[in-house]
Order: sequence, then structure tokens, then C-alpha cells
Amino acid sequence: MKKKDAILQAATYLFSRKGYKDTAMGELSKMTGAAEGTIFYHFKNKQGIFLTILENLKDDILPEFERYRSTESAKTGMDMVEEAISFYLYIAQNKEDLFAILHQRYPYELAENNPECRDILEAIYNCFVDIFEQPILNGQGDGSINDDIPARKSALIVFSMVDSMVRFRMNNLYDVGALYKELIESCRRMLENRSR
Amino acid sequence: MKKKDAILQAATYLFSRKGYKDTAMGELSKMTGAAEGTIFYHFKNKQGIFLTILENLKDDILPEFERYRSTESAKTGMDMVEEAISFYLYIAQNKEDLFAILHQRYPYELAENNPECRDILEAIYNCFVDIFEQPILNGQGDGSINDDIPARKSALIVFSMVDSMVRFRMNNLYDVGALYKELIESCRRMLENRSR
DNA sequence: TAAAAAACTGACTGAGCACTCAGTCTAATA
DNA sequence: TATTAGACTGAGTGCTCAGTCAGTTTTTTA
Repeated sequence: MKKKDAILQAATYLFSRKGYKDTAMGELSKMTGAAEGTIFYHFKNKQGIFLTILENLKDDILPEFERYRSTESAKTGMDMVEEAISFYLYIAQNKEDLFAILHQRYPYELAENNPECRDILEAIYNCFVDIFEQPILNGQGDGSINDDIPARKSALIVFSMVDSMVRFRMNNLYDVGALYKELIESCRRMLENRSR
Repeated sequence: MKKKDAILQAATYLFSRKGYKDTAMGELSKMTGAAEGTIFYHFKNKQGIFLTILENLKDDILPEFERYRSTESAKTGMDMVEEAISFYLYIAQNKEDLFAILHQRYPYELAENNPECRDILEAIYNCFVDIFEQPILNGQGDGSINDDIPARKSALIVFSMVDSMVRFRMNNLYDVGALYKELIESCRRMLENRSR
């Protein structure tokens, strides 16, 4: 099971940097030292490699998010939202390859007629939104966050902001570091409970 | 100049639906009735077609945005931000093909070593952010919007939210219509001037 | 209307690609 | 040690694709 892992690792790297279509099996072979035949001995086809990577991605990222969620803190919900944003940005940088794969067209194209792929993507995105929803619910409980807007919807909006930042960073469009402080401040204003 | 236009139109359609790599010249030829040779008579290569489309996209979208910006209204800056969001979402749906092209990987990849492409993308994104910055500046003038956060940065954040919505819609991830009301509300809270 | 220029054609080329297969190597098992 | 099953090999296959070119048709110009 040595070569199989090497193939997966190299494929993750190549798919994230060059995209699915632009990654040739020959390249994968050269990079890993495995013959092209070996690749197809371990995987049904190119799509099979991608699906395996997506599964691994899910099994890698989701527990990380779960572990984070279980670290309860004594802070207000609002402070926890800030922490969650920070955590998301951190993990997106730390696991850049995996997030780059999620920000490509191919997985969504594949999801259209591959239920397995669709399920994985759904699970991942639910988890992403959950990480913001939980603190918002807490904040609505402790009074630090308004409850005029349903928590799930606010969570989606916060997620959309944070995910855009990740995309800006990846596409070299804007310097996200220079925007971090204002992003946090904007989210606070957005969520703040002003009735108390 | 009949066939040339037909080629550009079909290429815009195909690039936006199937992506750049997945669009074959043979398909383009079949769709337009032009021989493959004709395509390469009018354009240097496939990349040349894409660059022409990107230029046309810029020349199509930017004036539309300029025209919108020149329609002064007597409203507050804050109301104008809401209008701008609405306008952006409208035009992104109306010119779905063009926005789909902007949401692909290829243009950014190309921009890395093609200055012309980089300039076009920069012009487009500047215009996108401007459309939110101007109302915010107005709002800071008329007191409807806080000036704790620099207008450009707030504009970037609003843009990031709205652009995410467009992406959600395109990737079939979430129902954006169901989120519109809350998006506007969130932006209002975010920008609101509370010191007066 | 003759000549020149521009638009257009489609069979062809060569490169690149995902995937196959007949066979070899390796390591565990009996 | 002999057998066997799993891991691995890489030349080969057939296909797709971007791009070419020698020639034809259409349009413009003189």
C-alpha cells in the first residue's frame, strides 16, 4: 500500500495546483515513480482517484472541525464567532491544497450526476456552515447576538464572507491580511444584539 | 465579419457552460457552421478566442456599470448600497454566461503570465468594487453609514458577500432567493452609522 | 470585368491523453 | 522450498484535440 498512498498524495498536489483536467496520468506516474499501469491497478480510472481524494479530504477536514467545535469556551457567542472565522481562515491556509480542490469547477460538475460526490460535498459544506451556526445560536442564547435573523442564515452569510476571503487569497486578487480586522468588525456589527 | 461573431458568441456560450478546457474547437465549428480552419483564420489560437471574449466581456459589462452609477438618486448612501447589491445580483443573472466565465479558474491562471489578461481582470474587479464604494462614500457623507471602516474595505466586504451569493447560485449550493432579505439586512447592520 | 484581397474550407498532422494487457517481480503461505 | 496471490510494469492502443495548409469561394478594388 506504499505506491497507492504516494499516488494519492501526488494527485492531491497536482489536482489542487493544476486542476483536474490539466493533470496527466503520465505526470502522476513520473512524480511518484509508479508506472502508469500501477495507477490503474489501484484505481478504476482518473475520476476514481479524484473521488478517493474527496473522501479523504472529508475524513481529514471534518474531524478537525468537530474537534474544534468540542473545545468549549466560556466566552460569549459573539466572541466564538470571531474565533470560528479565525479558525476557518487558519485551516484553509493550513490545508490549502484541499481547499483549492473544493474551489474548483470539477467537483460540482461531477456532483451533478454522481450522488456519492454530491453527498460528500454536502457533508463538507454543512460542516462549514455549522461551525458558524453554533456560536451564533449560543450568542442568541446569551444575548450577545440578535435573533432577528435565523442563525442558519446568518451563518451562511458569515461563511460566504469568509470563503470569499479564501478565494481572494488563492486567486491573488486582494491581500486578505489587510482586510482581516475589518472583516471581524463587520461581522460583529452585523450580528450584534442592539436591543439589550 | 459574420462568422467571426458567430464563433465568439458560440465560444462564450461553450466556455461558460463547459469550461475552457472542455470546449473543443470541433464543437465550436459544428455549432457555428464554420470550418475549423475558419476559426484559426480569425483567431491566432484557442487562447486568442478566450482573450477576445474577455475583452468583449469588459466592454459589455463595464459600461453597464458606468451607466448605472450615473443614475443619481436622492436616496441616502445606505439605500444606494442596497440598490447596488440588487443591481449586481440582477446583472449577474442577466449576463450569467459572462459571470460564469469570470468564476472559472482559467482566466486567473492565464493572468499569471499574460499582462493583458491581468489588466482586464483588474479593471473588471475594480469596477465591481467601485459600485459599492461610491454609495458607501455617499453614505459616510450623509451620515447614514459609519466611517470607522474605510469605504474601500467595506466595499470589498460587501462585494465578497454578493459575489458568494452568485457563486452559490451557480454551483447549486444554496437557494439565494431565500437569503436575499437577510443579506440586505446584514449589510445594513454592518454599515449603519450608530453614533448619530 | 479583371485582378487582387479577404474570407473560408476540410482533410490532414502530430502530440498528448486515459486506459489496457501480457507478463514480471515480491512476499506471504502451505 | 514450491505455490500462489497481490503488487507492479511499461510498451502499446485508439482516440481526441489544437493547429496547419494548399486550395477554393466571395468580396472589394481598380
